Amino acid sequence: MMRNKLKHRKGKFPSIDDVAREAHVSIATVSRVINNFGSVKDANRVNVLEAVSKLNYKPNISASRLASNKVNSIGLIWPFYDDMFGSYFFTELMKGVRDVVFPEHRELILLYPANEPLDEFYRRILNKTYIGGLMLELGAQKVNPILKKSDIPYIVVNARYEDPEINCISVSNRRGAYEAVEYLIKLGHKKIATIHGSLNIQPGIERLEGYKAALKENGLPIKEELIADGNFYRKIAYEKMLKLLEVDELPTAVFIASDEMALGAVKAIREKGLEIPRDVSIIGFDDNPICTELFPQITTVRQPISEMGRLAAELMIKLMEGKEKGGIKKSLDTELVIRDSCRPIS
Amino acid sequence: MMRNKLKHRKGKFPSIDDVAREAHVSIATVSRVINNFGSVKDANRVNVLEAVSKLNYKPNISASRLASNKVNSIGLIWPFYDDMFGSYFFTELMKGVRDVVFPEHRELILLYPANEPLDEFYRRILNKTYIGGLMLELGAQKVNPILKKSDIPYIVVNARYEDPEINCISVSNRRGAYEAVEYLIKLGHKKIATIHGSLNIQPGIERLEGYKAALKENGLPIKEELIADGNFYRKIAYEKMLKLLEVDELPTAVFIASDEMALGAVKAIREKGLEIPRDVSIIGFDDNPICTELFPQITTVRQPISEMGRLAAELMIKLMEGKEKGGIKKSLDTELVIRDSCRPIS
DNA sequence: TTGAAAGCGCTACCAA
DNA sequence: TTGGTAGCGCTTTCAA
Repeated sequence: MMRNKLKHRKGKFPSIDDVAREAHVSIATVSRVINNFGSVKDANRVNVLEAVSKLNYKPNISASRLASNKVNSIGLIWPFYDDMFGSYFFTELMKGVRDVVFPEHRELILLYPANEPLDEFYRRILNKTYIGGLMLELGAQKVNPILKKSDIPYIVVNARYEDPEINCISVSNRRGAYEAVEYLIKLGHKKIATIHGSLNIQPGIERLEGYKAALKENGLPIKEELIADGNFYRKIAYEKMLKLLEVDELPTAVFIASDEMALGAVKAIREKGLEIPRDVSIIGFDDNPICTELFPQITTVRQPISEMGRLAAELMIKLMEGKEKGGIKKSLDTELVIRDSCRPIS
Repeated sequence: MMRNKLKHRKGKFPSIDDVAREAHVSIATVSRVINNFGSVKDANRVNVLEAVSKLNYKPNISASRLASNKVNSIGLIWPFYDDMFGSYFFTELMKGVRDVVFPEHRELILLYPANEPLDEFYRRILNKTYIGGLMLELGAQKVNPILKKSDIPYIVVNARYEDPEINCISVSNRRGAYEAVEYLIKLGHKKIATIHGSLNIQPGIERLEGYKAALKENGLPIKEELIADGNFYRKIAYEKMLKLLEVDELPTAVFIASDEMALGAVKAIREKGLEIPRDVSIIGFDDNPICTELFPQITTVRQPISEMGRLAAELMIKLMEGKEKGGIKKSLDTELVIRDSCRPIS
């Protein structure tokens, strides 16, 4: 621990004693009024409130926390994505979180490992006694065992874990993918390829499952040569799309597991001199704003990102308050957004 | 204030007394060791450290803050941009902040007005006694007078204010624009249009100034019909670009005050059946990753975003520590990134 | 170099 | 419905 701290503007703020004196009551009564807890005669309440406003009194949260051993801050482990899409995803997610956390005057404390082993990081933050719960977006990471063992409630966003202990909230990736592919099938497509996402994480796995299930249940064969191994990022999708366009019989449609990959695919398709949707229909996933900026606008599967953030925050608070027990597994519905990148095949 | 708090895992953590007992010293000595302040015999220091690790002791920050009246948390007012570019900008900015704040084990506390007047918001957060300083990204907002009057140090990022009291850090928008336009001039362009950003904020104003200065100092006329009024967003740039392409004598080059607007402009140019850079050279600003994804790749002016975040955080900490006085005005250099969207004119 | 002890501002118990 | 008061866990004098 270091010394680089600032002396606080000492004596500047009135304390609970000042308010009590001003209102001619005890500090206990002031505390009751401030916390809106316990019974106080109306006249006294008014006096206290007046004194509070006259003195511009604000409670000292450190003192309150120390005395009460209560917490209401939410820790947030921020993933710091490198790409625009990830940044956008996280900002959208945070909007949902914001809308439930800030009106309650709860605090969001940003947490991030600082050149330290993850175990140490978790040990450190879990010991911050004023953090009542943790929200995490882990990407492909597992839930750290130290966190799992702790008695702090936490919820993992945008992931699905089988482990019944882990609270998590995600979107219906499997169904979203299923519906997208089914849409292509209904348009008459028979040779439908896919570029799937990273299979290290649930969304990647589930979107591929959805693709396969849609084909299967509609009596279409699952062909390995039509399944390209992606990782959610543009570059690889570009390369894989080029390969998909080298097979003997071209696919007439491609389900691409992220809009970012769709961008790469579009590039590849154009370089091959083909046109969307005339030669190839494509369909993405995420509904990133970029979809509407391309020619043609990309049909995609919308995820309710900020809704997921909102729900996660609500559940987090309920967990902290003990109004909700663990083992939460939520899945939010996706929605197919039809634009101009798919065409019917006769 | 509400009651929705959680009883803390009471008694779970060892306190400074436990450590003192274990190490056979007083709590004062433990405190000295923990804070690495004051003199302690080596033998005792070792004992204390061993006790700390044996008991897995972590100091209670609330108690520490209450006793010391010291703070080391940094409040952060997050703009929550709506678009991908803004999200990306902010994430990049935060990477710089992260790299200096977290290794010091300082905390970043997210702040945001909750359906409340801004004055009330600032009054509320400025009274949080554990927040030692504030970093803000204000967009087009002014610095709130309540914040200005407070004695909490703060720094505004990505903006430049004349007011000598306001600490701020920004990039050399004027010079960046100047260099971009000068580059076009050197390529032989004479009819250079611009789509400028919002003139409500400094970057908008300065990039326009840079454009004009470059023309002027190179003996080129400043023509109003070549100056289009933008707002940094795509849509308006699309519309303005269409108009710019309707004048009698087409501009051969356009300096566009943001890459996001460049996207809109590209769309407009293509719709008119023109090609970049054959018919029109364009140059953007920001160096958003999308620049390299377009055909052709867009020449642009790179801003050192995360560098700005890093510097802002460093200055913030120095301000909090009293190692730096107020009145900070920093400007970071931009850099012209030449790609494929400009061509020489003979 | 050390320890004792007086707070920091608040909560929550208990008695009135 | 109230007030008195004992802590909460730590820092920081002050004296030894």
